[in-house]
Amino acid sequence: MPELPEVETTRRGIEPHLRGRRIERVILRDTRLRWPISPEVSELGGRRILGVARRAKYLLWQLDRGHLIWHLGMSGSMRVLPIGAPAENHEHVEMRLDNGQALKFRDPRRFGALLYTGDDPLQHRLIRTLGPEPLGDEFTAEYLHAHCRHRSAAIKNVLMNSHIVVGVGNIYASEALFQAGIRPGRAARRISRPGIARIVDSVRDTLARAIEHGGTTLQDFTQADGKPGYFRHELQVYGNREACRVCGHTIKQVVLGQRATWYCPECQS
DNA sequence: ATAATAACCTGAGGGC
DNA sequence: TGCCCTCAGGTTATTA
Repeated sequence: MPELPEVETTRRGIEPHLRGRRIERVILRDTRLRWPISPEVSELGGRRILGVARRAKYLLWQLDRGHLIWHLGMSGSMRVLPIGAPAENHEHVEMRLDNGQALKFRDPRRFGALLYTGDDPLQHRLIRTLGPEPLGDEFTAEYLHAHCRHRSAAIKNVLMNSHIVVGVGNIYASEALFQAGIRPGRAARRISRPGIARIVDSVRDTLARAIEHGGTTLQDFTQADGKPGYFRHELQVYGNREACRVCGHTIKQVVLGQRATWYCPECQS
């Protein structure tokens, strides 16, 4: 579910409720996530939350001592609700705060993760090797061109490779390539320099617009206040079984890297 | 090094 | 109604 816009939407939603608050108690209802939640997480009562940052699709909680590293996986979401609100199904983690509110993590498929580290979270083995942020200065046409030049892989798979650029998942890869006018199955090394530049612009623009709309809700995702993300209405090709909104041609669906992929055979080459 | 594939897990929806 | 199948926003580990 959550790609960069959904994770950033979550960050913006929870951060004002968490910053400066003390954790009173941690309730672990199910520790069986992607990796088991370590027992030390249940002993974080008393720590203060100094801030919530994002790197790629990870949320990084800075505590007064140590850091939490969260990943929402495919179906994870976070909400802030008053202490005492009944636990929903698949609500695996609850963090009770010192202001009567609680942060609740729900993740039906349990592909998410919650890790604690006493060290710099950016040096964690899962994070250290990641590529640049797509909305940052490092992600330029020059950079992407260098990583595409010798690759035979489909450009969509390159965009979804977190060691090249982070945050682009299955929805926004299809959407950005539609906006760039490039077919998702094109070999990365066959794309012209101007095409690469259009892709960089489109990735940035698509992600930025999705953040403005609070992300995309297909099924599970909710913002911290329970509302869905509204970018679903802006999607051009993802999940579109009908006509291209630009030219009217029928949208094609193919499978690339084990993932459903959509494109317009008229608008994209 | 790069590329392709299986694996992790639950729920929703379609066909019969 | 119920059973069986396929598919879903991510990522890692393993294999060619």
